[in-house]
Amino acid sequence: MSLFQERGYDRTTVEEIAARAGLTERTFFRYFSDKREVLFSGSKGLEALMVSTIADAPKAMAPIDVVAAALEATSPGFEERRAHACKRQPLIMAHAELRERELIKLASLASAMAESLRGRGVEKTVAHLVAEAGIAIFKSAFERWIEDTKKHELAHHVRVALAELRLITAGASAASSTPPPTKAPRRSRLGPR
Amino acid sequence: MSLFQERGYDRTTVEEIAARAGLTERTFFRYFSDKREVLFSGSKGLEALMVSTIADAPKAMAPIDVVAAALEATSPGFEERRAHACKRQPLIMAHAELRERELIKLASLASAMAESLRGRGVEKTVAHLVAEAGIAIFKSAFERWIEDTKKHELAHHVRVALAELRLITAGASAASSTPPPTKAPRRSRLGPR
DNA sequence: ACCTCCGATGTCAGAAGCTGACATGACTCC
DNA sequence: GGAGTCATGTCAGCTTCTGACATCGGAGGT
Repeated sequence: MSLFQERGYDRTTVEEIAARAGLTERTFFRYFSDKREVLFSGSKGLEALMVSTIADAPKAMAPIDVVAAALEATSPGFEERRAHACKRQPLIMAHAELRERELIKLASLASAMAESLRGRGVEKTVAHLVAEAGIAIFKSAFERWIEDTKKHELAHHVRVALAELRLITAGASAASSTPPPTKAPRRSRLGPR
Repeated sequence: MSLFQERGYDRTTVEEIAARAGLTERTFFRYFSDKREVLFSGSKGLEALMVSTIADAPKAMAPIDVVAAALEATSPGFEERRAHACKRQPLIMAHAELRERELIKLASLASAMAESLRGRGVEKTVAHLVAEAGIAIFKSAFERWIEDTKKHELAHHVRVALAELRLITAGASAASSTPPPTKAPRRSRLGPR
């Protein structure tokens, strides 16, 4: 991370990273399959946490709420590493190859969540759709968390994003003119001006 | 594509691709920034079509329906190239680097759609969330379209996936016990067994 | 104390992806 | 006919990543 911040991601060679760690380039590649992977080692733990949170959720809970709970469960972990996340994020956003890696990690997360949902008896296509919706919520929430000067927890932003998604999809064919949800996000204007 | 099917993606070098086209490796890289990019040249046109469909949608239409309409608008184009898509898809699924590229193309699509929605006056966070939801719908629909032995159009699967998403998010806090949507997908079991 | 095995690391050579600099050749426009 | 432009070729070189083999040091058995 320090090297990346000194010289930028693409002006840092794997050899330099390895040297800074007192190792050889070859050894680096034994620990990380990729140069990119060095920035994503935490994703396995995240996935495990979310999968087990889903598996352990109350039986009666609706799938979308189960996924939201799993997202909220990651909140403390992110809170601990807010400083690190704030350094990491601009780096990733600035480099397409890193964004690609991030996206495939999220896709893998979605698959794992879908699988865990299926273990609860959720039908396959539904499970995948719910998981993808969860990722959409996560992206939205995470972005706001990073930029949040008021330092609300990630979990808060997850709740806001879920409420927003519910408003968005609460269209004509599913439910008509129902009262707005409790704790709706402040900005709730959905249509054209 | 023929080379990839003969020898597999990673056993095909850029030099070979260029030679098959009667060109040089260097020239290949002048047309495609990447080896991967050669499989994704169509994505720009797709993006343009969806953006303009969104921009031209009726003013009163809800954002989620606008996005769904944009997805449906791509249906004829995919229908024309079903054969090509069926060769391309397993190739992409089998190679992580290609999946990554596909995901970033979808993310770019989402950004473009969000931007186009903002042009209609949709609030920023909502626009992004709707666009991401649209991508989730697209992924679900596309997967089913590829595997669909009955050869329904992509547009049909888009409608099914949207209906499914509406059922999924129609939870306690947004709408309670509303009648099911018309044309609901056959499998509508959402909760645990 | 000694040996053996194993895991972590180093060394080396090399393939493939990708880039910058410059050359060539054809075609257009004056 | 000359100048400029555009597509392509040529070449050298860097970086990422891999396979094969060597080395070293520690753990455990005798």
